[in-house]
Amino acid sequence: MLNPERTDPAKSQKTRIQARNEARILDAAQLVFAEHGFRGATVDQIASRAKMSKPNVHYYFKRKMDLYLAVLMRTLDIWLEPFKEMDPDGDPAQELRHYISAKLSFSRDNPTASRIFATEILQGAPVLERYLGEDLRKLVERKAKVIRHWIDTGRLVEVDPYHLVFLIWAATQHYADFAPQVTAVMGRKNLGKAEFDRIEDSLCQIILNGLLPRVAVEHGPR
Amino acid sequence: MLNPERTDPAKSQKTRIQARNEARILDAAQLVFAEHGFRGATVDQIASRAKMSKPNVHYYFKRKMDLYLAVLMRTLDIWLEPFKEMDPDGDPAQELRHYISAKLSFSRDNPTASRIFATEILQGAPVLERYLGEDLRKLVERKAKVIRHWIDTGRLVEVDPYHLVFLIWAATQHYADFAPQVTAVMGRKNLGKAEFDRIEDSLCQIILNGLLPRVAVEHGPR
DNA sequence: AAATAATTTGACCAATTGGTCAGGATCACC
DNA sequence: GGTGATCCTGACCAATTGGTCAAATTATTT
Repeated sequence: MLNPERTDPAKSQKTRIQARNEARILDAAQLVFAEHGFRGATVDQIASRAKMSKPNVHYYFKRKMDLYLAVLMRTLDIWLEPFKEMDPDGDPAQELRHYISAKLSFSRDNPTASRIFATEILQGAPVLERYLGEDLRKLVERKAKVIRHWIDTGRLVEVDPYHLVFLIWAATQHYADFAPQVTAVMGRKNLGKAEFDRIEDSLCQIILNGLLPRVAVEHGPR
Repeated sequence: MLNPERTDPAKSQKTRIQARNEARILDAAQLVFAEHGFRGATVDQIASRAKMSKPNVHYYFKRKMDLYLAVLMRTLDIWLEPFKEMDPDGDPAQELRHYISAKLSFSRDNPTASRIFATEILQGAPVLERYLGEDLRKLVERKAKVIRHWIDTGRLVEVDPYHLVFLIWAATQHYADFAPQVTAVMGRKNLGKAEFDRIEDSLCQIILNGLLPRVAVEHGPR
């Protein structure tokens, strides 16, 4: 799918310096792309951030797009991780709680990855377009089937599985993507562990409470 | 707060041509800024989109930043509209349903405004920083008090009012901001009226069900 | 219709941007 | 220490970008 071009493709084994410098460049690129998107970011800015010269960055990554693709690829890996973990044989409430928790951890620990993803989508997903319509679509379809099954067996109330998935994505990613707004509105410098716990409680409270059948409460203890 | 500079400030009354052309420029600018953010957008692109020359755009707006500020200002007006409508004396379920509905209409009818806002926040909110921490913060504080009151009088379950507000923002804005992802995953070209109704049903179902006390169901008919 | 005001734009400018290249510096290996 | 490979970068290039300006054109007023 995404094949970023490097300027030294012949070598399969990276040298010590290559490994070190590529990581440095990608870390820097992630921050710059997260803030300005592809068009708004400059290779010079990325180089500065990585404490290198621009030609040095080009020594490792031929074009700006190769940088972007490399960053996007590793972003996608992280973004997908929590989604793959949803177990169809598990208890719905527990699986969903676990998923929400994992997504919030992602937002807390990888805010710039979340923002890269958001920025790519806001740009109309030029690079990820095909991936979204094929790979991710299949993945969501599978999960939607699991949720549909939970609904049909009375373990969750009737709701559109797709919109449940989008709700969880939106709610959890918000704390990374819109962090400047959230912190400003709450009068905070940043959101710490305690606040993320409170967020998790709130989201699970509302979402799970909204999904679990009310009949169950009537017939049994909670 | 935001004072975009125009090149003809002396005139208080706009000519026919000014009114027409400024609107055209701002419509075009909104689209371009929404996609590429401030840094990534070019005045030339905006001019092309408005079917004008670049110097012509500069005749009306002195600098690129003035364009951005003007677009941001009108974006903020639209963004805020639904929030102001939340009536503290109304029924919680109805008020929240109404707010969710209004926010979804915003996402459906003003996707680029939503994206401009998102892009500004993703960039770290350089322009809106002060507004967020002061005006919006006060506004949210007031609404949080209303929600807190609803909770304390037993009309809503215990939940953090701020995170409820963020949940609604996130869930509803998602359909504008992440539209390429949503449509791709659902295998659609776009989301029509019917789908937005389904979204509204799903979100209200989950969120309101999650908020309304379960005791109330036990004691009375629904 | 003529005069005045408003609008439009081709040509231009300095600065910035993605990218190239050759030569020097550093590293790894013998 | 010598040699070859790898890494780094100042200088350079063409294209792009935000912005300016004066002349031509169009619109409005007298």
